[in-house]
Amino acid sequence: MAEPQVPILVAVAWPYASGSRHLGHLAGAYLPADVFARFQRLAGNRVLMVSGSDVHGTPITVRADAEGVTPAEIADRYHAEFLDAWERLAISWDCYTSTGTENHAAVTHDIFLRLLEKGYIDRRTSDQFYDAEADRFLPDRYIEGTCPHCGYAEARGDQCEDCGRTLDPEELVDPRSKITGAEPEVRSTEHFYLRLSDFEESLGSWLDSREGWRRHVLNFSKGWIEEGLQDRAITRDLDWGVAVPVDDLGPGKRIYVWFEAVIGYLSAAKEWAQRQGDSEAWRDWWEGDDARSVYFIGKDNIPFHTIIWPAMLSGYGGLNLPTDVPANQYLTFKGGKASASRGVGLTIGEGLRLFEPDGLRYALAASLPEQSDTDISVEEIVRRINEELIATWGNLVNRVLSMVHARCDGAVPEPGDRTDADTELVADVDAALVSAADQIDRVELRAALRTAMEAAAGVNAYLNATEPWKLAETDPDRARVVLGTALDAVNGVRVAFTPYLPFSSAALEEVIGPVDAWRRPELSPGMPIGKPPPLFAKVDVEELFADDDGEPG
RNA sequence: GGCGACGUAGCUCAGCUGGUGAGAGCGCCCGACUCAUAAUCGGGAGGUCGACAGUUCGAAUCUGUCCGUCGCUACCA
Repeated sequence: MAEPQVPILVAVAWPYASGSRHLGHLAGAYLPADVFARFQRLAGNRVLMVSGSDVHGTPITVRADAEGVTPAEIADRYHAEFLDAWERLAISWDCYTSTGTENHAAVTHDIFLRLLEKGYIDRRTSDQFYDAEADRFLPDRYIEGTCPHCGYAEARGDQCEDCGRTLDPEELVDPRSKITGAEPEVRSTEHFYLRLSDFEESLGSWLDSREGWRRHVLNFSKGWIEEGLQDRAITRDLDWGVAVPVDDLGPGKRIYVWFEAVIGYLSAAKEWAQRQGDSEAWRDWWEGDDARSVYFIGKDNIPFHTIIWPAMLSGYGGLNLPTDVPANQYLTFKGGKASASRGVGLTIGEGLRLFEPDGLRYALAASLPEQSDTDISVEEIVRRINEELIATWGNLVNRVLSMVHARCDGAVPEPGDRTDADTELVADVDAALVSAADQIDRVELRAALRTAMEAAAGVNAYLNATEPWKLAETDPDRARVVLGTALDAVNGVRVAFTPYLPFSSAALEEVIGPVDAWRRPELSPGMPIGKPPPLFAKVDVEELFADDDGEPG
């Protein structure tokens, strides 16, 4: 477990404001980041959790063109949708912004200019397709043609959606512009390139020295290095994006989205600092030797966070490289990769319509694809909520509070004379908190949640063994001691659930007091305990499947 | 095609720096209990750890080949 007061940057993948995000995104990045951040705060560390909507990039302009609106309208629409989702899920951002801010452009320009000055960025000329009718260069996605592999007539310049193969636009048979339908011509264009190859050696040894990283993350990243790093263009012929801070290239060029999106972590930290009224406050997380930075992303984002962003950071100089990138694998829905565009799985909004937020958070946290792709379904979410969360934890809270209310004069009893078994139960709970802390700190969030559930099951077993409902008739004093012990145990177990279940945890705080650190809080004897309402509502399967078309998702 | 990950009980997964009898949750069966959201607790059945070959005294764990699934393949980010 980390020493107290460590600055921890919780950097979370920037959701792409080109459409609704789905439960795979939630389980891949936002939920694990939130659990980790909530834990670290309780553990006494200084957490800065940042992200924002990525509002640039081709899919947004493609969608805007298709709908006949501006890219900004698309970005605004989904940015608002994301904000609403975060609020309903209680994702505890310190700063959630977007890449559309002036601050972000300024930070991007600072990094760009420094890298340019230090020679890590240079200019090169390349040939690219041009639509003379529309008077603009065409990104690969804006070129359509016949796939040379399968003959599909609507293949895109980057990929054929029919056979799934990756394409180069010049491979297309009968290429045409998606904008005007005109046959594109080849023109030379000048762009800035990031000299990634300059960092091949230093990044290689940096990766070799990483410890505790997930195997697939490390292997994948090293694989990139071994294949040889290629310099990458970081500007595009676009009119939607962050402006290029030098005018050498002339108009119609923008910084390409992948280069500026990762800079968002830094610009969001700076934006947060400005809002705090101390514009230098971000430095603790980015420059401190003791600071940690943990990046929560899906596996498709690995090279950007283990290769490209570290290259940019080390080229810039003086800023901390990622401490860990615990990228998740994919959440699959009945075997298929979740994809909002292909209609596989549930969007976050759909998930929130079907389930209460804590239930959804629990089910996803218990299924996080930490080591391998994990398959989930609506039925599985229901099972997790009803058979695990409610049966073991919700019911435990309810049975203990109900008995304390009924058998202890509706108040927290005095500890009294506890037996060895009594003190052992509470000691086991305290030990579980230590284990869970260690697991969460290592970003083993499924395991930590299991630790919490096992602790809850231990309290259930204690109750079955001691049978306080019988003692209440035969030995009321002993019954009060047992129930006080069980209440103390519940009081400890809830701490382990707090990062995962913010809503029900807050409800429980109303009853037995606040959780303000990663330890079992003191209970105040005499504190009144009313008749408790259930912490969670059971999911009614009949009702769920009776919804609209009978298909829950 | 290349690269990476994965393939372990009915389901979802852990274990994989090689070594006491292969695990967990849920489901299923039996029993206990009835305070509690028909919840809980105990016990049990159930797997030749994808296939084949190899290394080793010993492999789910290492190596090779094959089969299958998923992802990436640098203009999605």
